[in-house]
Amino acid sequence: MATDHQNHPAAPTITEVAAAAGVGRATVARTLGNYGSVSEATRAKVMRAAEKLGYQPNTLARSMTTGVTKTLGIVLADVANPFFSGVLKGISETAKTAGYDAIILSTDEKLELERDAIAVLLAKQVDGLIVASAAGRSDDVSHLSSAIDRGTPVVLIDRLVDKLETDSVVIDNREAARSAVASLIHNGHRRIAFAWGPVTLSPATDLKQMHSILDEALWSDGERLRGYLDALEEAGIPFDTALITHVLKNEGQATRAVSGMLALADPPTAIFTTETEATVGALHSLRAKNLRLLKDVSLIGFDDSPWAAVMEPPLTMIQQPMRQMGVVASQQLIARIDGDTSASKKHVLPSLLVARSSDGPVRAAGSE
Amino acid sequence: MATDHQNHPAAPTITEVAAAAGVGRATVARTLGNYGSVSEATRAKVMRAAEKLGYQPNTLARSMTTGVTKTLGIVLADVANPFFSGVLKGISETAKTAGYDAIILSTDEKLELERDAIAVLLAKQVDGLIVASAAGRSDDVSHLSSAIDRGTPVVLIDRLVDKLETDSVVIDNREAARSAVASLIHNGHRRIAFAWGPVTLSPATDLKQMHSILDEALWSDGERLRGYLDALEEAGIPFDTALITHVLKNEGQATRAVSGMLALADPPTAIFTTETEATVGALHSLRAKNLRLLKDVSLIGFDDSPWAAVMEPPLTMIQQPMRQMGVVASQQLIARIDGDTSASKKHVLPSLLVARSSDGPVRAAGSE
DNA sequence: GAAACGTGTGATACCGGTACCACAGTGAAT
DNA sequence: ATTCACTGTGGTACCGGTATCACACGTTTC
Repeated sequence: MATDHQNHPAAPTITEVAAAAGVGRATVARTLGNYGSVSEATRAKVMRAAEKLGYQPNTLARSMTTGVTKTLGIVLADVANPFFSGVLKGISETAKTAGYDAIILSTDEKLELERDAIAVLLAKQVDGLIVASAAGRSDDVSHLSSAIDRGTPVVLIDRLVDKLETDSVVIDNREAARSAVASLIHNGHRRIAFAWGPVTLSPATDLKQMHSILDEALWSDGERLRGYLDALEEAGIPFDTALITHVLKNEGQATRAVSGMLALADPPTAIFTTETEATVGALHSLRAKNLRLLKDVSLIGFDDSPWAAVMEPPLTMIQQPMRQMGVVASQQLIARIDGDTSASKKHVLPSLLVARSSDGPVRAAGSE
Repeated sequence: MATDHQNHPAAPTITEVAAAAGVGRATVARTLGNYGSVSEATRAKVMRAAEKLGYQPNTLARSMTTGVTKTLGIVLADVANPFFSGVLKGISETAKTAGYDAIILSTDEKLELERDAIAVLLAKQVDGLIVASAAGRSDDVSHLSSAIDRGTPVVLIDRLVDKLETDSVVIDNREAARSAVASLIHNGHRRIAFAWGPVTLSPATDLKQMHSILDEALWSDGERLRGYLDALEEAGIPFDTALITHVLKNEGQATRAVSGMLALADPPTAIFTTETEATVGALHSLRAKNLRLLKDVSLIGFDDSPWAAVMEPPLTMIQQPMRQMGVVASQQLIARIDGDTSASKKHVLPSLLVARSSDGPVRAAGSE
């Protein structure tokens, strides 16, 4: 055994406890497992022996026979992303109180890693899965559907997967984005930049093409772009592909993309960001161009953070109920594990536009 | 079986594959496990059968016999804290490439939850543990020492535990804090607030008492306070207990504590924060009091974040190599699992004072 | 006093793999 | 022709629990 290079005392098993207590294995199992009938005398003997030997159950062995691991598999795009770590907090808390543990795997937005992660989790015999999938509309999601077929319930979070008939927890991304952009428009903005999440898209030349590209987007980001287009359409503002950052994989690129837009002959007067990284990137561009928030450019973005309130000016942000999403997702999952066979539910939680001071009326151009 | 409410086809086992391929179980195991010798012909037969049945190994069963789970147990104070989620990223990546999975448990800084977490992980037979312990100097750490005794290697991260002779990965918190505070002093500051991490301390009336209280602090925070005291001492600045926030459990309290100090007759001209939450809290206080960074109060804090660079003015921060800490910790742990029995190592990684613009010369008082 | 019942207990099969061992079959060496 | 070595294969014990079953013993019932 690899870990046994030092001659450590092997962990005591139920057999050792039985020997020490002078009873049979089954009796020990009944005592420690609190089932069947055991006389007070032997119960005490067993307890004492277990105590003395420092007996710790081996849950692997237990799971072998019971077929239950009391473990949830969590597959997220990026644990370091504040949104996901917020969700994670909700999941961990709920799981713990229900007696479950969570195994968390990060996919870095790569479908291939997601497949690996699911396979690992299934091999570990998790009782259920919560996944924020990186699968686009046309991707093969057999790794998820086969898990469901095998009887392992799956709850999707943040990202929906069209072809999958299973429970999900999301916010109304489209409407949240639409109303945020609409409020910018209401303030007179007509040139509004859309700073994308951590996804690569091929550039669109027109609105129609944009819509077809949208079908390939990750669910939440795609919906947010739809909401943006909705708001534009409502106000009769023409779609301009130059105001959409298509390629945006990290903060550095977000900065470059937004800088490019600000250098346009007809630059945006407002920026809408779909993600924390994009927000920070946009802020970097503004700083580099010596442009001030509110005075020169308005900004509204997705995913409120504690620091957003202490920016100068404080940032208007769309707040997702991250913790709550985690709670609902794990509750739903555990209900399924416990045998709930009702039709699959789509939980749509409310988001909140936290109005602060980074957005306002558009200023006269060329005031500098 | 709980998950079997629907009559799902049971996952195929090695026995089914053997039957389908018309060979013995052992032969299948050899083929799929890539060991021993198998003829090309039978190998092909087995592979075909496994493929057709959609065979997936059960790692629980495997671990039963091998005694190895290829799983790392990670115990952190708070997954949502950017520092820990950064560390986590390093751990996940390293673990994955080495063929390990990670089970992450969060303790919310509570020693009791830490004990539970370790017990769960040990029951799950993890091959090793990485833990940021919530144990103070006088706390019982038998949950950790018994793990080590049982032959499960433990690597401590961020927080050291005095009594424990095991590997660790930290930065030189004392020196990092000392030099940061020294640079504030160099700029003429003599009234420097110290905004504590998420820990409760009983208030100290004098320096001596402060030192004894320090002995009970969580390791990293305690070292940071030591560094602060070092810098004060070097410069011959008297210690003032009113400038140390003793009770600080969440952002709201950080805000209140700093606000209290700013309302002092002789308020601080600079603030040193040991944690992201404390930094944001201090920023809130400043904003509430209508005080501006740099102009009115200087600030240096622990744990750089992407948004710190886009604040107005950009924040001077101490950057910890979070990802790198995770990488080193998991590499060290895996080395132990692989049988490295050399003396335990303390890895001290370099931190970096990222000088931006939130600190500068002290201004003349009463300039308003 | 025999039958019926109930409680406490231990044997033992089993979960799904791994690993050791025995054995058959082949070809080379003596 | 016999021994020896080697390869491919299957049988099976085992990991540490759980769960079923049979049995022994004492008590109640007829």
